[in-house]
Amino acid sequence: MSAAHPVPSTASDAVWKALADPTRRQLLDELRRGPRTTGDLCGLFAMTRFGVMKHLRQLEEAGLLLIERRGRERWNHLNPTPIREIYRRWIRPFEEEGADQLLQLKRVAERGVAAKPTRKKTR
Amino acid sequence: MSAAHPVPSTASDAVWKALADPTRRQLLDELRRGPRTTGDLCGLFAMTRFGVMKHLRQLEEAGLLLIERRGRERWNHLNPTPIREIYRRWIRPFEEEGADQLLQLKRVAERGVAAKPTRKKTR
DNA sequence: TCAATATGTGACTAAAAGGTCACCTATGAG
DNA sequence: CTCATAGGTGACCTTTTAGTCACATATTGA
Repeated sequence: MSAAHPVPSTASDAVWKALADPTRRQLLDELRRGPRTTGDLCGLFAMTRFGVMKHLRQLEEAGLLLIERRGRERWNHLNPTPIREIYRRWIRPFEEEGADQLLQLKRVAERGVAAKPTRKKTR
Repeated sequence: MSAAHPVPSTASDAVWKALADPTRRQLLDELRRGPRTTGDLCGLFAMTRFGVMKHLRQLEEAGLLLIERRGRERWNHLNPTPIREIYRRWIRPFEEEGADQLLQLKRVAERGVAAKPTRKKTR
């Protein structure tokens, strides 16, 4: 696909995908409290070890994990940088521009009518 | 599943899922500049009208869209509130606690060794 | 050495998601 | 009314993703 209007597919796509799953968000929440071994993390979920490991791999590929090997153990460390990146480049802009938009929305919700924008070519 | 450790499945799950797709993020980016009709939005992508409409529906179900009907047109308005909610309840905490964690990570990356945490039961 | 522990890989199944198509409804202009 | 236009729905196909299982490797302690 992606002929005339290719989908960007930036490097942060993997981060968004990683954050989309509740299990992975829970993993990040746990790692926010400190580093954990893979085995520790497996004990937190109702799925098998392999399922958790698959999630960990996706987090790692998204750059959200730094991994430290100690003998036969693997300590997983959270890397918050990609999340900050997403915030700076995507979420914060929504915070900034929201003020007057919210007023418009209030009108839409209350009266079913907003400011009337001029129409473009509809194709 | 979800036997011993049920996955939360909060109301914001739909928002995360909605944000996971690059096409939907692009739609939100466009709507951030102002309200658009469904037809307008369809012209921005290389997919058919139906594909775009499916994405719009998912955005709506996640609460990210407010819809205003004007005759036979539908004006889609961005509702930034759910994104702010996600920021406040999930992303901002990562910003706050990150400082010392980042120091630890530097050690991990540079020397391959971090502070040695005490081990728990591995199961 | 030997066995228990901790982790890793590849193939496989089932469900969900992205996308298209055929078809339908409603509105506005003449 | 009539017809072109904007929007909407459901079935359908294809790809991706979540999760499991069988099997394999590496490390530690006795």
